[in-house]
Amino acid sequence: MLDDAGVEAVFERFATADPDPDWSPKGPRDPFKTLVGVVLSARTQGVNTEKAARQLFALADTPGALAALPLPEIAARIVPAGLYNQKAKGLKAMAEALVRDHGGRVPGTREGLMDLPGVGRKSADIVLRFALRHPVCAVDTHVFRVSRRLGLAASPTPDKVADELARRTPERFGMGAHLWLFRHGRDVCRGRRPRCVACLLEDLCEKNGVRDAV
DNA sequence: ATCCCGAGGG
DNA sequence: CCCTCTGGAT
Repeated sequence: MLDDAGVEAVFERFATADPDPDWSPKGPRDPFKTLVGVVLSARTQGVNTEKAARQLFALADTPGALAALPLPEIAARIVPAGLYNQKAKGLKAMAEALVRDHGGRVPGTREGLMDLPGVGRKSADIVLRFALRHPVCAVDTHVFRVSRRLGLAASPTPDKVADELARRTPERFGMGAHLWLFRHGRDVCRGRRPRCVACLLEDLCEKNGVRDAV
C-alpha cells in the first residue's frame, strides 16, 4: 500500500502524461443506452458488447420499445455478447420496470437505478458518471484492479475502494484522476495480460514484476 | 482451459 | 466471504 506521497506521485505522473483529460467514453451518452451497455457487458469483451448493443438499438432504443419486444427478438440481437438468454430476460425485465415504475425514463439517482433488476452499484455509478456526467467515482472492475495493483487502495471491495480513493486522491486532480485510472486499467493495466512494458508507472508500481497478481 | 466493462443469492 | 449464470474470443 502506497503512502500519501506515493499516491501523489502516481497521479502526478498521470497528470504529466495527460494534463487535460478530456476523454469522453466512446459509448452512448443516452442513459438508457449506457444502462443496456453495462448489462450486456457482464462477462463479455467490449468489442462483442458494442456489436450486440448496435444490433439491439437498431430495433429498440427506448425503454418502451425494448419492453414491448418479444424475448426471442431481444436474444437474437445480443448473441455476440454471450449469455444471451439470461441477458435477454434481464434486459426485458429492466425495461418493464422502467416503464412500470419510472414512467419509461431512466432514473437519475443511484437509488433509483439500483432499484432496477440487473442493476447494481457498479452499473448505477457508470450511468451516473458517463451518461449523466455526475462527479461520481465509479469503481468498475478496471478502476478496482488498477487501484489495488498500484497500491492506491487496498480495500477488498469496490465499494470500499471508492471511499478510499475519494479520501486519498488529492483534490486538485479531481475527476481527471478517475478517468486516468479507468483508461489505464482498460488499455494498459489489463486483467489478463497487463502491458507492463508500456506502463508509465512501472517504477512506482508495487506489483511491478508480479504482473498477474490481484 | 480460462478470461471478459457484473448481479444476485446463499 | 463464497458460488452460479454458462456465450464467445483467445
